[in-house]
Amino acid sequence: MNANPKNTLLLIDGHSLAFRAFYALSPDAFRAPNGQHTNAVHGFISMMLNILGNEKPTHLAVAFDLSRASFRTDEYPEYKGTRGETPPEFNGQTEALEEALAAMNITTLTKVNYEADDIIASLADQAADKGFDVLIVSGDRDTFQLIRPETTILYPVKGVMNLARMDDDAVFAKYGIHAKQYPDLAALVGETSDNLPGIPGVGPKTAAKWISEYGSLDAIFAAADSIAGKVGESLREHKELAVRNRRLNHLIRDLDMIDDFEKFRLRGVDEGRVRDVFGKLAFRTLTERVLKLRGVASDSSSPSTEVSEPEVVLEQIEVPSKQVVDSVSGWLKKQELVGVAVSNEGKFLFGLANATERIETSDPAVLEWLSSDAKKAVYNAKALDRLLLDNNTSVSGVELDALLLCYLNDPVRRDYSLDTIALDYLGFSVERTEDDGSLLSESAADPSLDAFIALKCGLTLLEKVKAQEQTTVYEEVELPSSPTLALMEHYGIAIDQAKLEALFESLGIEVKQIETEAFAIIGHEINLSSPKQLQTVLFEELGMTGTKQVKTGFSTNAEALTTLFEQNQHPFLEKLLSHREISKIRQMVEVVLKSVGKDGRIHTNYVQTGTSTGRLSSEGPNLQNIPIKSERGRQIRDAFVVGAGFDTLLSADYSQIEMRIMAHMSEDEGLIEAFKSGEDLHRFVGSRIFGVEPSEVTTAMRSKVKAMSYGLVYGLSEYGLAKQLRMSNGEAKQLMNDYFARFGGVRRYLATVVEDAKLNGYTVTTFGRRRPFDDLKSPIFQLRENARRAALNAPIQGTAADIMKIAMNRIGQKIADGGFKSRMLLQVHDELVFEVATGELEKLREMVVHEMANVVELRVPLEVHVGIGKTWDAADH
DNA sequence: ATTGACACGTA
DNA sequence: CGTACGTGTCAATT
Repeated sequence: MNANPKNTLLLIDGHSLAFRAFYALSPDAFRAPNGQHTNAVHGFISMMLNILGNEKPTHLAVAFDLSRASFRTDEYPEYKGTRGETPPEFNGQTEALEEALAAMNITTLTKVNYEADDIIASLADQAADKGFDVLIVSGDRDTFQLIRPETTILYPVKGVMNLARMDDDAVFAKYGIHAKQYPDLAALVGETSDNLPGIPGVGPKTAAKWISEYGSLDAIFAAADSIAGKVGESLREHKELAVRNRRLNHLIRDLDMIDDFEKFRLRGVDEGRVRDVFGKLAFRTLTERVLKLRGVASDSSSPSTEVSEPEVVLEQIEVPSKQVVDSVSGWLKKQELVGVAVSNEGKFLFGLANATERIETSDPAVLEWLSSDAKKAVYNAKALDRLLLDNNTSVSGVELDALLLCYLNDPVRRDYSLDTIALDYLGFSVERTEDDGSLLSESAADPSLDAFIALKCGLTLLEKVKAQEQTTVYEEVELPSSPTLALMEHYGIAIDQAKLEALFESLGIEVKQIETEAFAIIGHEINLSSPKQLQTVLFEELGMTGTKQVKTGFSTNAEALTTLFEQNQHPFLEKLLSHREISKIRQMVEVVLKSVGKDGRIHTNYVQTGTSTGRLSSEGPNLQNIPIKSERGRQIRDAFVVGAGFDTLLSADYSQIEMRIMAHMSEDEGLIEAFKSGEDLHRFVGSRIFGVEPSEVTTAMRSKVKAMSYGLVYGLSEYGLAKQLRMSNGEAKQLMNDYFARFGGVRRYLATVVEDAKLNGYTVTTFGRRRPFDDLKSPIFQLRENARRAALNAPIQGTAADIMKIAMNRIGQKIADGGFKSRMLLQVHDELVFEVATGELEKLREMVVHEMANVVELRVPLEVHVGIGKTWDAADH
């Protein structure tokens, strides 16, 4: 019929888009010479031009509501009643917008008593019937009912950054129902932004379930009596709400608006008129964009039909001279960085021209700026850097990281999300959903806002960190750790997948076998990994008496099971214990396997704010708890291998770093001597305590001493020590007394730590890292004791963490500067794992040991052990 | 679907 | 009744 490409009609809900633009851009940043605010107009036009550039429609019309009143408010006066007053800055912008649209030869439509959505509904259907493809830009989900093969809704997902293409498949993916069923769902759920309450207790999930089960709202009503439970009751009781909602959200599709769609065809603009109107509004860059994109009508000079993507030019950033630092925030979409946002202290001057621009990271100017030393503020530098590294670039020059500053300020808080920080430290309540997501909250991703908040928070928190004398930890430890860690995550570690798969397979067979044997013993099948079912079998059916009480009854943990087995030798316990061990390992193998990336390597995420002491944590997967102690578990480590192109793995770990820090901080002469003597620590300490020669310290003595020494670092009590060593309380007390008699400095130090913490309200590491404690004076014994033990441990564990981070940063620097091809891959608290390039083994080993051992000068030497091997297991030996 | 309890791996 | 974590399962919550 028509060989030309199909005609595409773009229909825009004018107020919807204008309001989004209004809230996306600061009104103060956009004013006409006459004082009129123009942010909504500017944003609207900019967004519209983007859509025109991307979608290349042939026809366009913009529909506006005439007023708030319509046939819907006649029927239900409260309709949209929750909408507040129009902000004064918005006044006059609709008129200005209509004038600007007119200058661009764009048709605007209104109809008394109807809303813009009704106009759009009618035009969309009529155009689609005539063979048009139709695109509708609207923030009102009611328009989803207009979707058909020819008609797609462009729904602003967040801020104004992103339009989701909603077709029937997209609606189904999001809500689990078809587009034409959407009004039924909305009727049930309600729409708070329209002041239309739904059926109480019914959310999108329930509504979707009903709709897919019964087909329609009417069918649901017909079946209402058979719907059980509280929601069924609620449905029967509040049915009328849904009936009313459905009537109101039905869009009118048969308004007679137009006879000839050719009126909407996009043609060139009248350059003079555009310059005139845009000049009044003080739009400079927009004028050029319009003329370039739309072309100029043939009756004016210099016609042009060229259509090009909007340009992004760094120079367009308006940077006030007083500006200290720009803030940058990555814009994530489907795990890929598609843009960055820039802000300065005053405003969301982002996107280089304005908030509606999309900045492609392939833009060389942006990339250059990111990797330059230009000062930047961010939230979570490591995440941004990792993302950029994964895309072959990087970020540099970060001076403020709001996340890290917040962490140093309050390392025990559990929510570090940007919005929460903003609320806590700035009093900003960040509102990210424009039309109240009563159906489903949209995932928020407005980088301009993030960048702005990050900078504000960063500046505020930096002052706090300075006041706390944590500047050194911030600048010398945490901030430099971000790029180091980002690089390690980016590299990942190679995995022998075949080996793991085989292991998984054989462990599965073993588990099955043990299960069968266990079931045979007790005569029936149970879920061996259900503590509850185990309690029934052990403590009821088999009549055992548990040793340890937990909230749900007797504990079934390994320790309790072992004790029980010693008592009664029941064969089921044996089976149970080996089932536990093997199924746990199997489960870990599965986790590791599932997290292998496309490159055959595992890229963990190190959480820099993961602990209250300053250590890192690792997730996705956790590579800091890969088994090493049991022979079986070690097989997992054997599947962590050196990658292609490298010679070997190298593992370097601090030997007894926490005890050494204890010796340093306590200044205990005996302990210091122990480390200086070169003698085995526990043997040395044992000889002092038991009054024998080091060579005469037995294995039993040594292990007691070892437990004691490590226990002290964790705030061990004599009761705990007795339990650990399975001795009487009296013996434990004697052991502790003997210990402190010889190493009195340790007791003195530990007492001081708690006293200082009580006095100051926080503990502090040698590098100044603080951890607050406020339960040390609690009247509740349990709380007080917990705090006391944690306070005892915090400076020691924290100092060790600081030392390790500094070592990593220096090593990372040496690798970068010193021409190493070898790479640092993993950190496990006191261990670093490297992938060694050909010919670099000795040089790397020497450098790593030197850097690790010389982070600080303590009263005792820092000893570093190194292992080499093709696998992590081999390197650990 | 989310939450708490339990269990267990590491330093 | 020793510190610091992450992650799986089950079972009970909406």
